Amino acid sequence: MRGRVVATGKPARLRFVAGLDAHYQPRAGLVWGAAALLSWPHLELVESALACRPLDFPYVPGLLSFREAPALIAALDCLSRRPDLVFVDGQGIAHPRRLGLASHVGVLADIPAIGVAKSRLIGSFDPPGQEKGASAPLIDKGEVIGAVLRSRAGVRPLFVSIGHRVSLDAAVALVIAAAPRYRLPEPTRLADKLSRMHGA
DNA sequence: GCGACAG
DNA sequence: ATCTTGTCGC
Repeated sequence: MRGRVVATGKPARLRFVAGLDAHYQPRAGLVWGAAALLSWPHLELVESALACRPLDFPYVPGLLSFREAPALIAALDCLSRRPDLVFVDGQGIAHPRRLGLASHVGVLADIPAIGVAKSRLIGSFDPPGQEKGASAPLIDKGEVIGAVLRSRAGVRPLFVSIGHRVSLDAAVALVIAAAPRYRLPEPTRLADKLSRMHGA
């Protein structure tokens, strides 16, 4: 599937974006996928959706898509409107096979996608500056696979990478624009809130 | 052989 | 991802 990832471009028109996040419910053996639909550029929540799938695959670093992608795509399909872009909680091409969760979902759903991970899977980097918007390249095998981005001053950096049909520069700019107030971009933050409000 | 390892 | 308790800081 990695040959189907498009690593350039940006959404032609941006009216609605979505955040996708998953939540594991161990006692039920389920994964819940949450989708939060927001207006752009005002980032107001306009709709949210939840979907669950049975979980039969263990967590293995590098194989996260096999656990989460089905539930995320199901939640995305529940939205009454198809977003112009999705922010996915996980890596895009910053992955050993260049096919992390965000790229997997982007290709399968054929939608522009950005990977926004809270921590590193692979790659080396120098710490970015402390100011908002500071970034440093994430490198693996001599290749730039993403950006380590300080989305807010002084916070732990995010790991931004190309998901599908978005260039890295555009992805970084979009994440900054989507995170005016918190460390996580608003779409991912609201999807995360929605998914854990449910399990607990 | 050992450490590292999205969620 | 999940669990639990305290603690620090804005």
